[in-house]
Amino acid sequence: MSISDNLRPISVSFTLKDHTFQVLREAILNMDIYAPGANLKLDERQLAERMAISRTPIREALARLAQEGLVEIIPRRGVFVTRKTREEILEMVVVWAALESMAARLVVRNATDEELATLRNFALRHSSDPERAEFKEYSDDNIRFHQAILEMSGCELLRTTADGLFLHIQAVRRRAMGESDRARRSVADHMEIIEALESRDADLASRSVRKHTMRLHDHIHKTWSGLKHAEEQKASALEAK
Amino acid sequence: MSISDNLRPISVSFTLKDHTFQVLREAILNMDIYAPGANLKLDERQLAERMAISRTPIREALARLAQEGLVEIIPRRGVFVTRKTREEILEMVVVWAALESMAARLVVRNATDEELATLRNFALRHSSDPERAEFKEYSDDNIRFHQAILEMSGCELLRTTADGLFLHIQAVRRRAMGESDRARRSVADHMEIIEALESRDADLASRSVRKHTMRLHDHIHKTWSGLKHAEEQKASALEAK
DNA sequence: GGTCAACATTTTGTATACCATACACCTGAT
DNA sequence: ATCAGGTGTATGGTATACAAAATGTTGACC
Repeated sequence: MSISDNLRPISVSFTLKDHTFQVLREAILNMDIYAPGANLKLDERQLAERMAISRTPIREALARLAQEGLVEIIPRRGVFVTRKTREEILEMVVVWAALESMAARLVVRNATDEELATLRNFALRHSSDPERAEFKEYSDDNIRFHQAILEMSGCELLRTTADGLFLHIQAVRRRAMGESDRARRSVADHMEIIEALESRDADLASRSVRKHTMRLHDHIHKTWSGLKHAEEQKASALEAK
Repeated sequence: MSISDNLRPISVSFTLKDHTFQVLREAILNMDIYAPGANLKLDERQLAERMAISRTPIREALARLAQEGLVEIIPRRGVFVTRKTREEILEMVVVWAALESMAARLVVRNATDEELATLRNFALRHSSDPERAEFKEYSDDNIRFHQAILEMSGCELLRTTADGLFLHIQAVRRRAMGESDRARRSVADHMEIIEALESRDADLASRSVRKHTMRLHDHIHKTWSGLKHAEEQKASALEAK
């Protein structure tokens, strides 16, 4: 056995560009972009230095992130993680509702009883005690619940399309969870969705999902008047440099 | 009045990268990517030469196009315009149905009677003589009809999300239009959709739109068994080099 | 003391040079 | 003649050099 047997190529097709894209995406996902003093400016040279590569793959990765809507490239100014305005968040919730309610239809048609059972377990885990204030844990499961529906639809494109909204929806759901009576309401909604799915009634399932998500929409619409609008954001983003 | 008053500067933020992105996007949109012998390979150097710029902005534009799904970058091989497989097309139709049926709900809520009237005019233009074989013209109006619904929803994100699918859906709709009894069926569907919108019944409108689009889905599912699958596509794309 | 302008610095946009790889073609051996 | 191996070439990936623009700073003048 020669030593070269262990020199298996890292991976047939590995490019710094793709790697950088994933790393940056992950990094942005893990930072709380809605925290007040968050550093939204991404410095190319700094990133390049820290990852010990040149600016070129960084820039190509940033171009992709920009297309995905995660960052905004302002010519001659730099790239900034985009904070969504209240209106944009509302639109994202609408699109999410569209995607997930369609997913629910497909789940009714395609999912096995076993899959539905795992979904039920998700929800049951918290239904016994919806009052408990383990918001962090619950909201994680809550998000996973919705992702599971997208996945069980079997339509890959529904899932990937929703993925683009995911980062922001996740932040929004976490934030909304603690407000008013939403946690309890959410648990009830989830049970209703599961029952609709189990009854194999596409219209009912679709409607349950849509109503659930649109409740989030209405909640945001009513209570989050404080979110910054586009102009203010731009201003504060620049000053934060 | 000095001469400098007319020297308003071209545009404050103009980058070759963005310009290239738009030009390439437009170019890909205008070529019939499903034509049998289409040239799917994009040569960076050739593009750079022809546009008289360097490869850097080309590559950043290509990275964005790849993220949008219009092209596929195979490391060390090149970039190719992506032809969708039958399964991917079916998924796109599903997502389209999800988006447009949600848009219909919003149209019911938000659109003015005048807007609905213009939509009706679109459809009436062809309802008198659905047999006529002016497929090209009709299918253009057909596509515009659906775009109009997305636009009238007032939800920008619904529209832009659908835009990503648009190129392929458009090609598919054109192709399907001539098959079986779809043209007549389409005209009838459109009238039904308009009436549902005018009745301001969100559920009805949503269902009409969804059923209309899903009919396209079923049609493709049943009749387009001939479309290439992923492996064949890759093979033919490479040989076309 | 404040304001504006010129200069320095920082940072992005673009071009180009270089490197690595995939593939084709050529050569030689069986 | 055919196939294996090697070598050359074309092409994409990465690094770096350079240009242009925006911002920060300093200093002079009001």
